[in-house]
Amino acid sequence: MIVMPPPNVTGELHMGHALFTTVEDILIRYKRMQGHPALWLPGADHAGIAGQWVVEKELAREGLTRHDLGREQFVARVWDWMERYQGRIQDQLRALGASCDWSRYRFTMDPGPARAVRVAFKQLYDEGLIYRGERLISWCPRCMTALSDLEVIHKDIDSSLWRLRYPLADGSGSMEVATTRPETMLGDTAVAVHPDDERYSGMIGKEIELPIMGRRIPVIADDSVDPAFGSGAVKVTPAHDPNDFELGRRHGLTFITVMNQDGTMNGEAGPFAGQTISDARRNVVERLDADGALVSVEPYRHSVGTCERCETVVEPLISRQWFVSMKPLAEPALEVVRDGTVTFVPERFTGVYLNWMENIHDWCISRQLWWGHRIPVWYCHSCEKQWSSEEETQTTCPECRSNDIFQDEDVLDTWFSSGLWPFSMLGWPDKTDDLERYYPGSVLETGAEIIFFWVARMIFFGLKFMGEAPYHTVYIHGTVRDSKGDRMSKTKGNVLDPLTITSQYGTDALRFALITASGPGTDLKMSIDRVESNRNFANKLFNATRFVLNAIDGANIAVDSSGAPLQPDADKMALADKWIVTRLEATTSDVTRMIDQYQLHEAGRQLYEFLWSEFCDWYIEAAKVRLREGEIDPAAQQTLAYVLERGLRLLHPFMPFVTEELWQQLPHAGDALIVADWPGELNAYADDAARFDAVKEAIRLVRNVRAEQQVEPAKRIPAVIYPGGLQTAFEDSIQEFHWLARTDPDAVEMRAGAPVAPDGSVSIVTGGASIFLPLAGLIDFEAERGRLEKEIGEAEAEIERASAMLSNESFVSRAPDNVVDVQRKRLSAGEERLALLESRLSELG
RNA sequence: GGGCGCGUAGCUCAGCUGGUUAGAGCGCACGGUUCACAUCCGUGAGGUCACUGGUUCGAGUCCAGUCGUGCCCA
Repeated sequence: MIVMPPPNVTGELHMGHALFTTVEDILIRYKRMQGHPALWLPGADHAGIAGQWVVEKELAREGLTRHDLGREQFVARVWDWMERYQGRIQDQLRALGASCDWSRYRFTMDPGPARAVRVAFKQLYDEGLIYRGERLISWCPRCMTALSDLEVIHKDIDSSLWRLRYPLADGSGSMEVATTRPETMLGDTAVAVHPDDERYSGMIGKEIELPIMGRRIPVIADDSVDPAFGSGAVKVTPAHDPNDFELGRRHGLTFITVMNQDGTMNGEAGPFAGQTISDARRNVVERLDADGALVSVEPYRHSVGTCERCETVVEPLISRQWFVSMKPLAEPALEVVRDGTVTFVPERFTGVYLNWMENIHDWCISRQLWWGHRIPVWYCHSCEKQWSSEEETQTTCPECRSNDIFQDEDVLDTWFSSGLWPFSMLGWPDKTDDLERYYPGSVLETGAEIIFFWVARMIFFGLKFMGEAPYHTVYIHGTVRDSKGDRMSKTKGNVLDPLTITSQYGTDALRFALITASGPGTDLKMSIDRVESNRNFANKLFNATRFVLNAIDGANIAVDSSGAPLQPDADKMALADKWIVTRLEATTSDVTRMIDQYQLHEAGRQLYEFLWSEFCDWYIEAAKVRLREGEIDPAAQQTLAYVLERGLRLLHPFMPFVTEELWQQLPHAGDALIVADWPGELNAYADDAARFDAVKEAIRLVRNVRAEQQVEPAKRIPAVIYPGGLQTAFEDSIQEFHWLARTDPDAVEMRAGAPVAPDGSVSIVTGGASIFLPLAGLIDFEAERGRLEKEIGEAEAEIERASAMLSNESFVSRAPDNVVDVQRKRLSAGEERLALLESRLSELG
């Protein structure tokens, strides 16, 4: 069972979606073909902040804000929008070939998942794992909501470092502090130095008279201060900086908030009240300068937190929010990964997960939004009771029966519901059959950036509410980039739209391009060229199938009891048949192993090689000699049908559309390829395959000579063959040899004994065989001599390498026998080859 | 500052458990109306596997360091 990471309904599908769809679809189709109960659950996510924002933007064009509509109307409006877009996302996923179970499609805001959120919340609330508290949180002044740590994106910006002079209240001197946020000095309640910093040892405990505000604040000592930064003394603004917040708590400092939630200064900012942060910054600096408190300003680059959604600079603000207490949840979530119950592919992401989970902070889950799951907590005006309920609405206070109650205004972080997704989708909290049957699932496939947002939360919620992690494997895919390696983005205009590409090149071409582009966890550069070459592969399959259908037309193809083509009997098979069947066997086991190891890219590449370079380029061409009118060999027809049918089955998870269509036209078992059996073991003929490989090599060398000597491609040429140890190989596939090397059957002689070159012939030496092509009048003796000398050089180098290894005592004694054996064979083959080549050279005179 | 990748042919990338002469696609050169396919076929050129050292009988592959580059976290 695979749960699809639900696409955000506000978005359009992009290449990232195309990639995850392809990966998940390959895995699910593969398992389905193997006969497992394979369930792939699709859904869509309501995307709290983003969802609210798109509708607010739409309203803005009408000159309205959400407040003009009111909460109820606004939410209704968002629902309209969501319903319009959900259908579109589904259509797009279908176009990418996603074979998920659409009947189980869910939206995170549907009643079922929404109830799951309330049940989970109430349980955590009742156990004290959810609490409400005043903390310093990240606040987006534009979205007007709290954000979790994860929703804050740190960016380096060029700014300034202001050095300020704070006078000691007793007039005994001053201290210099450096800051990147001078406007926050209005809220300073201390100056801190390192306790061991001798420069300031006499000042600890004294007071500073804060410029502008005139407030007296203490000089304190704390280990967290870095004596090497600036002057070694720092201003402390506990209400506006995370470090200062902790410092303030440790030292019992006053917390003075000087900003409003909308990013303006408040009454605590004295003369600057009402100004925006940037205005206040400028004015504060001006005033400090006028007062002689500004020491210097220097350019400074530093990291600033911004809102993930709207890129506004976020403000650390003290605010009353809901939090999930993480330590108790994180512990088991660490354990299942440490003990291997849950593994990451590639493995290195394990460390990323563990590192984050080990350093986790409590999770701020309340958002000051209208779109999302409303926090299921109610308050009573009469008795001040506060409680959580699984019900959607409450009318009376359970304590005093008063009706004067109200629900918390805030909604939950979207990722709270996402964390419940692997089981809320299956009907939790009800004990449904689906839940019983499919939980826990198998694989979660997603991008690295989602490890924290989603994976971590699904794991700890899964353990908390189901007692088991939601899957055993987390597969991480890379980022799809453009051909230059840049991230695709609308603003850059380098986006390749998957749907445009599929309509131009076909879905299968896009899928194959994506999956073979790189391995798990590795970013990939996508270009139209890549898609195009994979489109050509699909086209090749069409043509190969057309050929095979034509070749087996009218033939009686033998099938097994289920209807799938059989391998011909071994005694009827030609050498070439045994070769391709052996290659099919190797490909089948390699591809199966590769998919089991999540090496989908390598599995795809091997199928491409097998089907194109081996089946099409060699087997089909070789088979043609046995398909001629009047001399048709049924074993060739049988092998063609058999290998292609199985090859299409292996390729099906990768290229579902093309393979299904072609497979339907071949003899096959079952109604549809999508539910056909995954190919298992078959007979292989390793020795025969090796003999055919030797003939292939001879053919290649003849073609090579023909090309070099510029023999007309269609011209049949004579040859004299001394097959040596390859006698049966040549005898068994002489027809194929003639056909593929374009030799003239009536002018080819097979001779035994020591090779003697006919006059005026070009010599080919391969695998102990010698082949002479008498090209009288055509050959250039000087060139031929040069060619032979070059080959002799190669043979000598080969012998040199092999004998060097074999004369190494420790190689022979320590390397495995089969490896040593390979070298022995190499040596003797090289010596044989050298002898043959040298006698050819001496014959040339 | 901490962590994790990547660096292999002109370009984009494979290379699984260390084992013959390191592969593919695109591009390039030459040739091609062989009755599946020019979205194709045949042949070929092109590599100091970033660098240095180590482990090993043997290193693109394992280890350490250096350089370059990218990402994540703080």
